[in-house]
Amino acid sequence: MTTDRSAAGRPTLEAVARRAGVSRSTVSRVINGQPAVSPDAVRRVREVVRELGYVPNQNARSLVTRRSDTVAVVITEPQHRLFVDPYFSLQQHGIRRELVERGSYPVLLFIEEPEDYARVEDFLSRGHVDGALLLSLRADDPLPDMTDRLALPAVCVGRRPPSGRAESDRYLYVNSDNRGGAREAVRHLVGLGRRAVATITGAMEQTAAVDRLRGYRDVLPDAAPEMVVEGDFTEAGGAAAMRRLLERNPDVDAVFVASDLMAAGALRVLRERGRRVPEDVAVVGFDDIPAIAEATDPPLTTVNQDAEELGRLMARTLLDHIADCAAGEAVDRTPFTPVIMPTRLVHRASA
Amino acid sequence: MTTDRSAAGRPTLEAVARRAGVSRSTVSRVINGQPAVSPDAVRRVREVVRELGYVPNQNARSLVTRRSDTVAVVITEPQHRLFVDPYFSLQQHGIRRELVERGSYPVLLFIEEPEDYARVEDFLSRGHVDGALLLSLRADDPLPDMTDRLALPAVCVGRRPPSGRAESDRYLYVNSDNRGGAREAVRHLVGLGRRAVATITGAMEQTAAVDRLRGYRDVLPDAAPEMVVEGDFTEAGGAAAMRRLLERNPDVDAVFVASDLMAAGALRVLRERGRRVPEDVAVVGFDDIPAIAEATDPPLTTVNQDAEELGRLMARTLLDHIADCAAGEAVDRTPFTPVIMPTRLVHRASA
DNA sequence: CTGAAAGCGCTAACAC
DNA sequence: GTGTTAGCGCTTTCAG
Repeated sequence: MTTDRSAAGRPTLEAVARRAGVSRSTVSRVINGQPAVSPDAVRRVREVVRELGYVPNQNARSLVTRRSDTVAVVITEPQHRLFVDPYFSLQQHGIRRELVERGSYPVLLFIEEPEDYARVEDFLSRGHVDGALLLSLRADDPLPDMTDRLALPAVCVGRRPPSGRAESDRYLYVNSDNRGGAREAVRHLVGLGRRAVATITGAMEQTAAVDRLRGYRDVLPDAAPEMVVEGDFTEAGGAAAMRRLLERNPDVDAVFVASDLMAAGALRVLRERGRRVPEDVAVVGFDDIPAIAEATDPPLTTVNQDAEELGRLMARTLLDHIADCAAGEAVDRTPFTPVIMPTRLVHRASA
Repeated sequence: MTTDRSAAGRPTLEAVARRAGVSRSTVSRVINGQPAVSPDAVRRVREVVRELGYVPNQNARSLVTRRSDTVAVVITEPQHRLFVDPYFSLQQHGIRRELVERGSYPVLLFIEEPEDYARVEDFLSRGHVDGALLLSLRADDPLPDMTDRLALPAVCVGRRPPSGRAESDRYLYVNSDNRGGAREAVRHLVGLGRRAVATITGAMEQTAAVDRLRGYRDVLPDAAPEMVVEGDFTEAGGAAAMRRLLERNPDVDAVFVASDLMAAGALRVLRERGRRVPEDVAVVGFDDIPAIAEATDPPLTTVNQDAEELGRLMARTLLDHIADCAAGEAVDRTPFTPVIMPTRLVHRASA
């Protein structure tokens, strides 16, 4: 008895070939859209494929091609708050679109508890995916070293976390120009003639917070220590930071807040304390999340980053990298070139 | 030249075997923890495995075993809900724990736009997964038919959506006892002596909403039409529904709200309108999400469902089903037995 | 207890 | 254009 269908019950290439009266190679060529096949054969094969409901076995295929056309999107999310954030959804959307357009499929892996690292490592090591996108890494996140160890192509968002590792070609990253954006924001404030420009930073274990503070310092290298207050990227944190700022420094007349959400909190406190914005205190945020920046009173002047484009860029970088790796040794000579997405200041009413 | 490492650069079974001075079969047995291997061989193999950093190629393995030890968790819902809705997180957590304990790995697939259905179908058909968990299905969701067509074992949450399909063994579902829970809630209200018991339903395209309304009708078959107001499972929707209810029916003295979130909205409106809870109007919710039910004023009496356990149950049901399918024909005789999780009323102050 | 041999379903040279 | 021939890396009878 010949094998028309695999043990799993699904028809095989072999079955299609026999039924269509051609060889397996021909069927394979048709399936993979290779050119050198007679129109007639193409038609016959297509017909049988439909008739039998043939679907290629991805495992068999991956075994020989060494590609799964699947990439992992690993999300390290200790703070659920990032997800309420439209910024994140946009980024996800960009990733997905780019991946799908280029024939890959994203698979989401979440890290919510410490044990999840081992699980993810296990999954990644099994060859299910061609590469990984590492999102919202924390400082000293073990993920980059993991993908490195597994020799799995990976791309991170955010600046390279501080780690002893030397430049590894496997470690690529894509980032918003946090430092440049912050610089522009602070320069704008200074350009407005403000003399006491403070800043509310994000949680300093995130590189984005560090970079934004750097941008502030680039413009104001001599800012007094009390002009820098650490927030935590939440609305309440922004409010608390603003209160502290006002206590220590009643004459502050401008503040660069490292996120829109915190800026909303800061604005609330300013209003409670009777300070007019922007007359008494000018405020600039970061992110340009429309739902927040357009809804505050007054509307927030803030630094825009194109989240969707950043997502696409990450995906594109990964896919290109995967292709490079597949191409061979070339990898070792690939220069390490992080991709930085530009930001731009969006003027509204708060500064 | 012998092949010590695959083209992808990773060592193969073959390499381990040679290095350890045994056959591939023996290595395979050790890797898979099969008993009939001499302690000595086990030790040697383990050593070489570690030394070479050997990791089995899952594709090769799946090709022969026909299992990937991976299951898809398909979520028809914007991604962010997963993080906002504690019920959802708990359920996810339950699914994950059960899956992992039994050696499988969950892979998340989101359906957020219409085109995603085709993508998911593509992914599912490629043999990446052994089965699928279908979450938050809408009425007439194409997903069940899809898994059916692909002959992919699947388990849904929620009652079987209305569909022409006859009992299919591939279509299993797990559900909370929405109807029973609603019944208990309404009975409680009636037992309190309330005469005008209304209900705010969920979005009626979700079967959970339908079933909860059924439970209400079981107890109050003759309730006037204006006592039933449709909500949408959001806080704002609950508030709006409560307002409508009060307009149409100023003398309402109790309301069963089909979700805690909506109940929070309803409570807010009641407060605004100066109605005391529970003195003037008694309120019972559904879900028992601590973050909501314990935080409302007054704390919410509500129907508890064990989301985590439901998640575990789904996973268990799917895994068992997959095993059945693998075992062979037995499948056709598997009786169709939906699993219903019991619910219980949690008494707090609102009723 | 262990090894040899036979594939799983597919792609990719390489001939014709 | 199309078929033939080798495997991809692993599991699994089946002999020993």
